[in-house]
Amino acid sequence: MKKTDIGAAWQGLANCKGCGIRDSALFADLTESDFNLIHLPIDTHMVAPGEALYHVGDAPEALYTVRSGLVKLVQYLPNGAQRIVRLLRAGDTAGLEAALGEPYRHSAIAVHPVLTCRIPRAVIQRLSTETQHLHQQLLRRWHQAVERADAFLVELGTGSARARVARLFLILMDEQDECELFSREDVGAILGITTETASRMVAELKRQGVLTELRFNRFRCDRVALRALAEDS
Amino acid sequence: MKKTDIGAAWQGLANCKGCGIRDSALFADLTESDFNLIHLPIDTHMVAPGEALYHVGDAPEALYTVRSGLVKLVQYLPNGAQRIVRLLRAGDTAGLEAALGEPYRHSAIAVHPVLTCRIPRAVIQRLSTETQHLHQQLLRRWHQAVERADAFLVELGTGSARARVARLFLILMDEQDECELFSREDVGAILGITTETASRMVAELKRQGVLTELRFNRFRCDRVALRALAEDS
DNA sequence: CGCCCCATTGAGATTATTCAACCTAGGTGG
DNA sequence: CCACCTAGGTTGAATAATCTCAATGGGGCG
Repeated sequence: MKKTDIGAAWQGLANCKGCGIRDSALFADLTESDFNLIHLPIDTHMVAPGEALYHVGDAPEALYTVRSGLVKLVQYLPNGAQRIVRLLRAGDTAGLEAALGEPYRHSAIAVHPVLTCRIPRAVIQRLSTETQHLHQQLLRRWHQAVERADAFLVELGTGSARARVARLFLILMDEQDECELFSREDVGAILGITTETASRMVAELKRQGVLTELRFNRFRCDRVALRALAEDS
Repeated sequence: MKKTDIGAAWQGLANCKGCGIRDSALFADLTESDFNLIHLPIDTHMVAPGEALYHVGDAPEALYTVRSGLVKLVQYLPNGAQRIVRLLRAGDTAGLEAALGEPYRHSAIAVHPVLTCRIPRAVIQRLSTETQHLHQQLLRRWHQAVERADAFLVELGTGSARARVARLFLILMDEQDECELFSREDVGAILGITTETASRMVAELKRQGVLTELRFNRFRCDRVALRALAEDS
């Protein structure tokens, strides 16, 4: 009951104007008057690890701003295996395609406990036609999504398994010296390697002292060593 | 002198309104009056295989509509190797980031002889603020770019080398029974495998009769057999 | 306290890479 | 016109990396 009691708990209406991450979020550029155009509730949800914000093929009725935590975007292969296509963190937007009325292309699943704002499609469409600000933000978000997709392909889909794991840690660290990992299965699904290989590589880095496990799946990382490993072929 | 004589040859101003691929191109939705907003020349270029539309880091002064041929978007790895991140064909747009004033993230290089329209950034920015039509198209193009990127990652970056090659051919065929291939080096750079492995796989498919080489790098393909091979793990 | 999930590890099979050699077609220069 | 030369493609053999299948162990949860 430790995890499920925070599952998809409703947290009440969001206060966008006073939002702590607003400067990095979709609504970053909105003006005072733009906010008056919002006539539908935007509410905040907690999502527990393993639960979904939405699934492939769901009716695209909303998009989501990630306020905290980590979300994976997953696509499924014909044989049923899954491949993780992107990771989203605080300030990122999930389900952008809903703004275009397109079906969701992925399932968006919480990896760590996640706090999100659910923004109904109608709000986006209204704002998108009424204010240039949001339109520009949407373009920028799409641009960002493509950059991330390309980075996943190039950095995490190329080179030896060891190099890929090293690059994944460098991405997860993001300015910090520590980072929170997740299941080896997910590591494999991101890097395009098997769960066992992912496990072996992480374990090896721990033995070499490049990673120090502070507590379960929480690591202190040696950035210099990781960068050296990331160069392998 | 056979190839270079068509290299980047200037072909004169384009007639967008009467363009043969307009219904699938960036200017698809523009109205008669929208066209009057274009005050800068849009011209057509031939680009020979191996030549670039633009390079990473070039000043983002234009974006390009591909009218015919095949273009690869390339990113370079720290070790100098290249990875092909997407393929663009007739109707696709290269260098969308220029519309946002962002630097080019890739080099766009012709694989087969390419005919393009060069659209100056200023034209896009003008149209983009003046007409909703173009704005919507831009959003849709970004959306499409993300879909393609994800498809590359999932379909071409997963499974055995044989399955990846089979999936690449299925993408290249695109409704037809024949397709035009390119160098084994490029095949490798798309699939994240070595040139030799790419060559072996293509040669093997030829021996098995799944592919029939009609002329150099032009193949008749057995779609059913390819689909079966594409399923391997 | 016992079960279950997941990380880890081992050993062997499989696959892909590496390094080299060879071959062919097309272009070059004599 | 022919010999040469180069760039790709193809292939072989040895090596290295990854996958597969299987077993073990620990930690959290019921």
